[in-house]
Amino acid sequence: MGTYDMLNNKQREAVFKTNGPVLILAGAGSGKTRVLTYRISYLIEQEGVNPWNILAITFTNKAAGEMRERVDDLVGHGAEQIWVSTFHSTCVRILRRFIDRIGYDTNFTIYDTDDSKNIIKEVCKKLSLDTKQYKERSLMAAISSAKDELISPQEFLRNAAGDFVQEKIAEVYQAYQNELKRNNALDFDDLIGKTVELFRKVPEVLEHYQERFRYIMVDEYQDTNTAQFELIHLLAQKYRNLCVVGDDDQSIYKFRGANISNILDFEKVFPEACVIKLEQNYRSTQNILDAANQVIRNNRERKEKALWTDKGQGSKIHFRQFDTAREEAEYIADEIARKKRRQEVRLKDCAVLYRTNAQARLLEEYFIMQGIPYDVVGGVNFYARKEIKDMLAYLKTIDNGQDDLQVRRIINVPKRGIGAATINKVQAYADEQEISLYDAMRFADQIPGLGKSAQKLEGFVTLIQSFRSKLEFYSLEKLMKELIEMTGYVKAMEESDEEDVPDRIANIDELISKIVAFEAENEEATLRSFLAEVALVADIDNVDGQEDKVLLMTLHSAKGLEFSHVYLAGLEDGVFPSYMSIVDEDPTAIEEERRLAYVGITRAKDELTVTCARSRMNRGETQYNPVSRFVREIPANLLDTRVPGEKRFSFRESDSFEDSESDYSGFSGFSGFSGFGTDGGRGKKGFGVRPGTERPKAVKKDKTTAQDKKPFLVRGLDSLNGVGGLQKGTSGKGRLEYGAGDRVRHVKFGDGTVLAVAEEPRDYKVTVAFDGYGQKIMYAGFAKLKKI
DNA sequence: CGTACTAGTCTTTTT
DNA sequence: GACTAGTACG
Repeated sequence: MGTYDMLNNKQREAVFKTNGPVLILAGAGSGKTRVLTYRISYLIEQEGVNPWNILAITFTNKAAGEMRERVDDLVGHGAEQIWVSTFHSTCVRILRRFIDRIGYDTNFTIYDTDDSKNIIKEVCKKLSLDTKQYKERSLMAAISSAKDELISPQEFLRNAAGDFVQEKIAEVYQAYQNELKRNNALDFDDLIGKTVELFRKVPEVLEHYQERFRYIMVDEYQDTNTAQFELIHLLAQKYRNLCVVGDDDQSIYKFRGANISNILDFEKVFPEACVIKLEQNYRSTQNILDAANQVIRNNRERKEKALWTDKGQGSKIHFRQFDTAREEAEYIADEIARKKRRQEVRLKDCAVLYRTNAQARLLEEYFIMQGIPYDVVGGVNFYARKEIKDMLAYLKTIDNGQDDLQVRRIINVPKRGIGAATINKVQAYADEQEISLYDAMRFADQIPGLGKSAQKLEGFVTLIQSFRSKLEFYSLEKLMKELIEMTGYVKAMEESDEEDVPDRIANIDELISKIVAFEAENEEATLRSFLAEVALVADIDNVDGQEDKVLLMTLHSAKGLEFSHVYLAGLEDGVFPSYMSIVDEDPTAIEEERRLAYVGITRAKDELTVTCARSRMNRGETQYNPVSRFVREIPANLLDTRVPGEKRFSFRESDSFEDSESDYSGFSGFSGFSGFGTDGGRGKKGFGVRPGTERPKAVKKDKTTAQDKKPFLVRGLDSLNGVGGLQKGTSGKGRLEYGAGDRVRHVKFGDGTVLAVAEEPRDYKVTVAFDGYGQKIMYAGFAKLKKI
């Protein structure tokens, strides 16, 4: 069959090796998705494998969707029978069917991080733990990593071996687990853990799935944790047709329990494994690959490999350093706008990647100023937003009244005059009767001491009950719309004087459209299936890449994606690599960051621009950071530090890359900065000063050559007046004091005439012809235009 | 019971 | 700087 001619030798080997365990070490851009899809099609078409017997596990829903699409194109029929999904959705499907075998109800709800945190809080209160000493955050982290390692509360307690703090954590863990069970809920980690438990405790269920999944494929294998590994291991045990694809250099989820030894030691667990390396890269230019290779070779914990391409050298990697993060953002926005004007790029070919979500803010400001359409991936997950969680809490309560947490969330939202005192009385009654909070409310008239509140509770119960009865003959869309109507949720929001009401209403509208889309895509769209799907949606899943917009996202979100033009922002020691990783005594912390750098660099197909700032505002304080060690690891001959003919040139002589070495030695000379120099801070602990904090004078130099600029501290203040307050700016869509034809003043662009004002859901879009700067489209909330 | 203000924490990344 | 939890007050 000619189809397979499109593959290179190694890829073909990986496709044709269908029996027994296979480890495919697939470098970035080496066509691993292609290999997986062809492998599936080969199994079906050439080896006559029943599509029903194939399981493909991916990392995100987006990846799963793409894989299914590509398999659909390759395989004539039966493709819909293949089970392609994420670890979490796979487990949900299994548990919905069989979890009753281990004592849970099959209509369990799924808790997100926010829900879990609330439970932890409750538990701490019950155990009267001091949350100053035992931070909810670290308790959650401890419990989560225990679950990642399949450690039960009992085992945790045993391991504590008398350590008081550990024993306390074990106690919290146990209580947390009890509470989840009482609410008939599972958290993210439980989805995996309970499936493993089910397989271990109920052999016939395991057997059933072993028989079904005779061919198993796992994508992004380097990111699996111990529990996920065990799950796969159990499933594959019988037929041993397990094919895992991954790249140890792209393992970036250690904080989430990913165990890199799963990939490094695959051959120990499966001695008969066949190992195939894919090293030809089809994505990037040689310069980009060389840079990536040179950076990653500084890691010790890895399998040796070297990517190559026949794509040609390409341009050098552009490196720019700025005085402030603000100038960095401005540069990136200007640069993309410039390329767009010259028609050198489509916006959707550009992405800006950064280490932390907070960095998106400044970039957004300047993209808006330039009128460049963009999307920010991530930040607060859509389904984690307050108003969305409220709506979902209603839906969950209608679906399943067992979940006290959801009931508590909405009982007084919008305000019904039901306060803490009332809830406590109901809770006491519920505890006494051993029923759920909601069920207790149904018998409000029997609860002593409620007084007038009993009526209010009745109203709430009637509301929920009426929706329950409508459930079977209402569409989800109708249910949702009527819910908003009957609860008066949006109405109450509109009447409140909160600031971001238009945004939040837009989010609720968005939720309705998601429900509509869900019903369109699924024939049997039930409330329960909707809630289950929604719990496992990642931000990246909603990126379709069709719209012509620049994408802004964290390096983590960018894994698996590629763009012609990539901007890596904030390449500073203390930002990237993160401060945390630098001070960590474990040297592999930096290695994880380096892998992240590797992921970032290898996202670029043609042009890569790396930027950093000398000073940056971080949680209210200005930091002064040196250039990232990762930039220094890129050989100088691959970098260009200035572009001929570039209009704005903001580099001081001393900042050209060759000279910057002296900057580093200067840095490591300061007592406060030891550990940030070339020695990488090996094992040094306890220097209390964060990178650059409180030491502006030491870093700032007098040689300012760019005469169009004020010293950056002053400039920072100026800019605050101009475009500060991003959040508030977008949210409060008040009345405008100007309209078309009016003269206005802008902090940066000076005076101009308003040409048009267009109303948008969040804000007003204003077109202004500036006297000096030409025509600009901007959002009123940000632009802060003054009528003159 | 609801509100308005204050103090403390936080960020590194997310299914 | 921004968000949140906790508190004091009406």
